[in-house]
Amino acid sequence: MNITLKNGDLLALDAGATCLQAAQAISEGLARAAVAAKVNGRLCDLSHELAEGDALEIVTLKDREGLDVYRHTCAHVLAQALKTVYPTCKLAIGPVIDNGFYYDVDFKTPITMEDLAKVEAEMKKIIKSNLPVERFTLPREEAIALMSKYHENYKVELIQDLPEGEEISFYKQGTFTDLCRGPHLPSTGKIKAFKLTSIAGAYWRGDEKKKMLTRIYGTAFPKKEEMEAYFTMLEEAKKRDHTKLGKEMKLFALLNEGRGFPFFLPNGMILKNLLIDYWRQIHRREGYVEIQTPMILNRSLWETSGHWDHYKENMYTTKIDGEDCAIKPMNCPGGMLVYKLTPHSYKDLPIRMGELGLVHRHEKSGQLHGLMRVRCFTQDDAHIFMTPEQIKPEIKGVVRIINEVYTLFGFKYHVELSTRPDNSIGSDEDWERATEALREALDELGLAYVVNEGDGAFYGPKIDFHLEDSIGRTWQCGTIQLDFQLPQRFEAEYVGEDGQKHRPIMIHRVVFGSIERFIGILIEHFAGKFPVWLAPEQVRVLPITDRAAEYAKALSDEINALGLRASADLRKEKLGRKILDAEMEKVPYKLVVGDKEMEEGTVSVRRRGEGDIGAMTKADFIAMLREENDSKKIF
RNA sequence: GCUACUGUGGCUCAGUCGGUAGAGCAGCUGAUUCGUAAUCAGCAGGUCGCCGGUUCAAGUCCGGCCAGUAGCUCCA
Repeated sequence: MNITLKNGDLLALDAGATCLQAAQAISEGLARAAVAAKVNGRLCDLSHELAEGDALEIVTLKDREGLDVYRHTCAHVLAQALKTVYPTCKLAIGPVIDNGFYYDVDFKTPITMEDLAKVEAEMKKIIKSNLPVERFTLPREEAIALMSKYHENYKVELIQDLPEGEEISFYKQGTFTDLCRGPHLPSTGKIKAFKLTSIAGAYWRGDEKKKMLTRIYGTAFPKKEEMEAYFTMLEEAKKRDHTKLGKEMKLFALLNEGRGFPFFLPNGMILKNLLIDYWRQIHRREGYVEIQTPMILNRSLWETSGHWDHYKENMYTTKIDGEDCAIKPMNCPGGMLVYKLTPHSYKDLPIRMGELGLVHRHEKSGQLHGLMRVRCFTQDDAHIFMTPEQIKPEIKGVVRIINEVYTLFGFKYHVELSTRPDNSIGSDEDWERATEALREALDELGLAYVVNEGDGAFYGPKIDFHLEDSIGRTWQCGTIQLDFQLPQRFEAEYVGEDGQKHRPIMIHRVVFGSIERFIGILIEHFAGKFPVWLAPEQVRVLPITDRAAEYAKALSDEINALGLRASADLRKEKLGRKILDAEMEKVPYKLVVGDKEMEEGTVSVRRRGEGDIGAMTKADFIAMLREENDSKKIF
C-alpha cells in the first residue's frame, strides 16, 4: 500500500503496517525520535495501523504535540504510581498543561509535598521497567463496568457524560488501566526527566459546589538539562516578583490593617502619577474629556444600574442619614448620570468621557494577590456614548490606543473576543451588529485574537487584552465592552437627525485596566529596572569627597528644577559603596563628581548595568537625559 | 470562600532531641576624605503572627484564629 508523507512523497509499505514501521522505513533516527503520529491530520499512537492512501506525519519531541504526548504519558505514570502507593485513592482527570501536566485525585487522607518523594520513586520504577503502553476500546457498558470494578467513580461519571457514538478508549501499562483519548508514548521507558512540582486543591469539574480534589502538578522534559534550565528560569522569574520588588524599591506596601487595600509609597506614587500623566496626554489627543464622579452614591442609583441586585456581595455599603449607600465598584453609573445631565444631539456624539476612578470591590480573601488582585484600584475608565454607526470606528480607536500604550512598554499581549452568552439581553440585530463591529475592527487592524464563544457579558460582547507576569500567568488588563443594557436602564437618549429620540450605545473601556495591576505587570516586565521616563529616581550624583558635596547638591537641584528626578548621595562613604547602593536601587544614571569634574564642569557618567560610559559636560548630560525622558525610550 | 504550605528584629535567614533567641545587611554613634559594585569599631533593636492547650519547661509539640504564598472558583 502507499501512504503520503508530510513533504508529499509517497511511501510504499506492507499492508497493515503501523506508523512506527513507517517511521522505520523512512529512517532509523526518525523512528527513535518518534513519540506519536498524525494520520490524516489526527493525532494517534505509533502503533496505529495505516491504511491505503493515508497521509502520515511523524510527531517527535521537537513538536509541541509530541511534548504534550510525552507529558501526558508521564501523567499516566503518576496515576499508576499513586494507585500503587495509595491503593484507595480515586483518579479524576490528568491532562497536559502549558508547562507540564497534573492529575486530580481524591485521597482518603490528605497528602503533602513530603509524600511526593515516595510517589516520584515509584514513578521512576515504572519508567525503569519500561512498560508498554497499549490502547484498547470498549463499548460504553463494558467501559463503565471496567471502571466500576476498579471503584473509579469519577471515571464512570466521565464515561457517562461522553457523547453517544464516541469511541471509548483505554490505555494499559502493566497492571494499570486508565480511561484516555490518547495518544501515548509506546512505552514508559521513554520518559527521561520529570518532577512533581506542587500540590493544590481543585474542584471536581471546576465547580465550586462539587468536591475539592487534590491536584498534583508535575512537569517532564525530553532531557534533564532542559528541565534544569526550566527550573532555573522559574527561579529567576521569581526574583522579579512585583510584591518582592515593590517592597525592596519602596513602591507600595500591603499591610494587615487593610487587606487588599494597597498603600502607595513616595516612589510608587511617582510611578503612578507618571502613568496618569501619560494617560491624560494621549486621551486629550484622542478627543476624550475627563470627569470625576463620587465614591459613594445612594442605593437608588445602584438599583437603577442593577448592581444592587446583581453585584451586592461585592460592594461595600454604608448608611448616610439613614439612607443605604454603596461605595462604587464601577464608574459607569456615575458616568451615566453625567451623560443625562444635559440633552444630547447626534451631532454631539461620540462623547468620550474618561474617569480615573477609584473603585472598591469586595473580592474573596483567597483571591487577593499583591497589586494584581486588590480590593481597591484605579480604573483608567472611559465611557463612549455613540450612535450604532459609530461602533466600529470607535472600537478601532480604542484598540489603537491600547496597542500604542502596550507597544510603548514593549509588552507582548494576546487578545480575546468574547461573544454572546446564553443569558444575554438585547436584540439579535444589536448583538449581530456589535459583535461584527468588534470582529471587523480587530481584523482591519490586523490583530490576532482568540474567540471565546458565549463568554461575553450579558449586556454586550467584549474584547479583552491579556498581559503576562514574570512566571507566565496572564492577567486581563485592557478591555472594551459594548453595553446595550445601561443606556436602557438609565433611559439615556439623544436626538437623531430625524428629530426622534434614540438610545445611544455605550462602550466601557480601560487601557491599563487597573493602574495597580498595570504597575505590578510593569515591575515584573522590567524587573524593577524602569526606563528613565518611569524611574522614580533617574539620576544620583555621587560626590567622591566632601569637597564635591556642594557641586553634587547643586547639580541634583538643577536637574530637579528641570522637572527631572535626581538626588545626591552625600553620605561619608567610599565611592564604590555609593555605586553599589545606587545600582542595587536600580537608579538609571549615576554621576561621579570629584575635584576633576568640579574643575572642568563635567560629570563622569555610569549607566545602569553598563558601568562607566565616560565623562561629559553637565549640559550634554542633561540634554541626553532630557531626550531619553521625553522620548519614553525603553531598552 | 476552598485545598495545601509558610509565618523568628526594618530586610534576608539560622535556631539540633522541647531547656528560656543568634548572624549578616539596614539603623544609630565615633573614626576614616578614600576615583568607579560593600572602610573600620562600638551601640541599639525580638513577649519568635495571635489566642489557647500539653509539659517542671514551648520559637520548637497539639488545637483554633489571623496573615501571606501556590492552585481552584470568581474577576481589572
